[in-house]
Amino acid sequence: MARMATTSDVFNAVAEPRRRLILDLLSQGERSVSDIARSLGLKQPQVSKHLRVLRQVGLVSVRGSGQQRLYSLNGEGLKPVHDWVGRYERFWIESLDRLADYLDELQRKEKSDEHPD
Amino acid sequence: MARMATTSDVFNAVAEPRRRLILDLLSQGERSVSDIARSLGLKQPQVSKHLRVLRQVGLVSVRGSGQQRLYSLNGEGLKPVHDWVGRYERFWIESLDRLADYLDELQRKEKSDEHPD
DNA sequence: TTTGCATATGCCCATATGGGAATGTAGTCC
DNA sequence: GGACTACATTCCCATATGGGCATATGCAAA
Repeated sequence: MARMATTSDVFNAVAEPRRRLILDLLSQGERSVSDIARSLGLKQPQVSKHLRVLRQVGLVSVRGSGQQRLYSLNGEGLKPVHDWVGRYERFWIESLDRLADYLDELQRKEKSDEHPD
Repeated sequence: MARMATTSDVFNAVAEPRRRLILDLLSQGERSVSDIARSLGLKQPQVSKHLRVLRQVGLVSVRGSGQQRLYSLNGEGLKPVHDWVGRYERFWIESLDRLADYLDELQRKEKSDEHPD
């Protein structure tokens, strides 16, 4: 076997820095391919390829508009990453106020786990 | 150029599922290589290789203890991932009132991580 | 249809992978 | 010293990559 495909899951798709930049850009709103290419200083084919990967893992959606294709972010797709890395928050949360917030949220989570109504 | 090295940054290191499992295991405390291999059902050389990658990006530390090598988690190394993905929280959390709904959906979505084209 | 712009795709290639198996190395105990 | 255990490393290989570049496709206007 070789390395896992970048289209296998969100973690792999997001491991590529340019794809993260594309997502960052799209978080500001819909963009065309050439827009993205210009903004990030990338060649159009590369952008199309990256967008393809992002599409395949469900991180972006496309919408045709004339001869352009407008890509938009599908932010919820990043939730698995957020959920996983969130379990490690305790390793860098130190300030007391932020810790309070953290504990508060933790408590809510536990409560809604016990009483899922 | 080819794909970016898994040792290039934390994002790439964490893209590999088994490495995430190793980190999850280490979040419970120090473990020896053979402990990890047994717990995850992996061969010892593979575990050593994965640990090497995790070491190179600073996610784990080693400590010699007799003829064993005890690996421990360096959780702060995951902060860049958390910080980046945290900027997308708004896409799945609308309000704190919906936190319960959010948690429910989170658990349901654990299964459907793949998104075909 | 023809022309032209916007995207997508195909091809080539250097590179890195992760698994298996074998081997090397280090530390312990006799 | 030798035997044994715990890890690390090396070699081989099938596979996927991402960039450059050329080209196909899609869509619209003349």
